[in-house]
Amino acid sequence: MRDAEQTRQKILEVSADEIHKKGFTATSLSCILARCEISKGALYHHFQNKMELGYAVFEEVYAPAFIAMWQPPVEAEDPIQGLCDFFSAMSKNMTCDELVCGCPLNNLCQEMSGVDEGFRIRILAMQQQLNLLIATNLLRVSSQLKPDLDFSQIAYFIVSTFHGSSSLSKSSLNKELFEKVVKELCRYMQQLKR
Amino acid sequence: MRDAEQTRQKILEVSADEIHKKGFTATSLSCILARCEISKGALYHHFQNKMELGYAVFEEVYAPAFIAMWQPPVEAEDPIQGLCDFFSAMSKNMTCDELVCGCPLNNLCQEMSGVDEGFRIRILAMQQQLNLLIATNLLRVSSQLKPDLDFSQIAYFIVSTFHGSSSLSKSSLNKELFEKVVKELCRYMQQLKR
DNA sequence: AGTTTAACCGACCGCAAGGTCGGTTGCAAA
DNA sequence: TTTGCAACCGACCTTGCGGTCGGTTAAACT
Repeated sequence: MRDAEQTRQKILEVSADEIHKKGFTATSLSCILARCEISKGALYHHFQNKMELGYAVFEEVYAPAFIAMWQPPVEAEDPIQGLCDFFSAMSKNMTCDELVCGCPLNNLCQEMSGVDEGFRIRILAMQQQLNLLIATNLLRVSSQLKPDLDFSQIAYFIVSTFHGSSSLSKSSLNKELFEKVVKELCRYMQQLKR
Repeated sequence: MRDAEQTRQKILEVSADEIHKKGFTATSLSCILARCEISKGALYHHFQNKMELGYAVFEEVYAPAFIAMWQPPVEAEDPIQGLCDFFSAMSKNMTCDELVCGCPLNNLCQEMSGVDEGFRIRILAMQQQLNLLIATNLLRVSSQLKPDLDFSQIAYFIVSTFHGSSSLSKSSLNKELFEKVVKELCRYMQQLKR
């Protein structure tokens, strides 16, 4: 019962979880191996080195999950309401443990953008993709919004605030600050309407 | 010409710079020793271990600098205009290299809050102090602002957005995204006025 | 059945990290 | 002048990391 693809997926899944919780550098291969119950040889059969594993996790786990997470609220009939509901649901449904881990994209951005070009490029592409997604959907309903708004600017603003608020939560170990910021973010977004 | 205090200060200063650029974990003592031109014995004479050095850097370098940075704009007659000018000046005056390093407080928050309790406590205290500083000064001019605003919530919102925007800049390697977010942040803040 | 090869094993390597400790130096008080 | 001690030195230690590589196993094909 040797299934190469299954092994590979298991490695990606466990690695994604470890990197999310500990960060890329602090994640040790031996820890991944232990959780997957495989040997070092198996891992290095599927991935060239730790970096390539990191890239694969980003491209095959984080990026799809990220898009799958943002797309529905943004593509709702009313994207602003969609985003408000999206953020509010996070406040309510996420446990503190989950919240404190932060967004994988933001975490990697903070940790790896300045250190490794490969990560930087991938993260930047993801940021731009998300920005485009939000901006175009705001443009779609621009008739219901105030005039003279810069949608790309607004999209970056929203994402920045969201990422900043997850960062805030890390030090407080509770949802309170996150909820406060999200609440104000919703208030801001609603103000964009006519 | 042995000056213990001067040695200590030099260590703090160099460490602060290294930690700012590389992060706490990635900062190596040997690198600090080399830049200070001292031996490992000297460092361990002044600090118990790397953690204690980190705490000292936070308390004696980062915290004072942080307050010194935010206090003037916030305590201006018009704190909202003060903050707008403050952010705009950062956009204009900071080089990309500086900007990409991010805010030391936010960096440490991201990296260390979940890993070390000592750091977490100190960072949280700093966040709260800053929040209080901003909130009380908004309260001071509340007569010029719209009614029914939650100043603490707004203060956390502003700081979150600021930190999120420095995070964004790390992947883009230029000021553009930072400027965009800051511009929108100023627009938001001005809207708080009656 | 024999052969080939992808998939996997795990002992081993080099390295750099944080940290230790016995020894040395220079200054100041007695 | 002697003595005491803070300030400093640097060789050495342990630990854990990412990475290598010769060997083994299982399954698919001839």
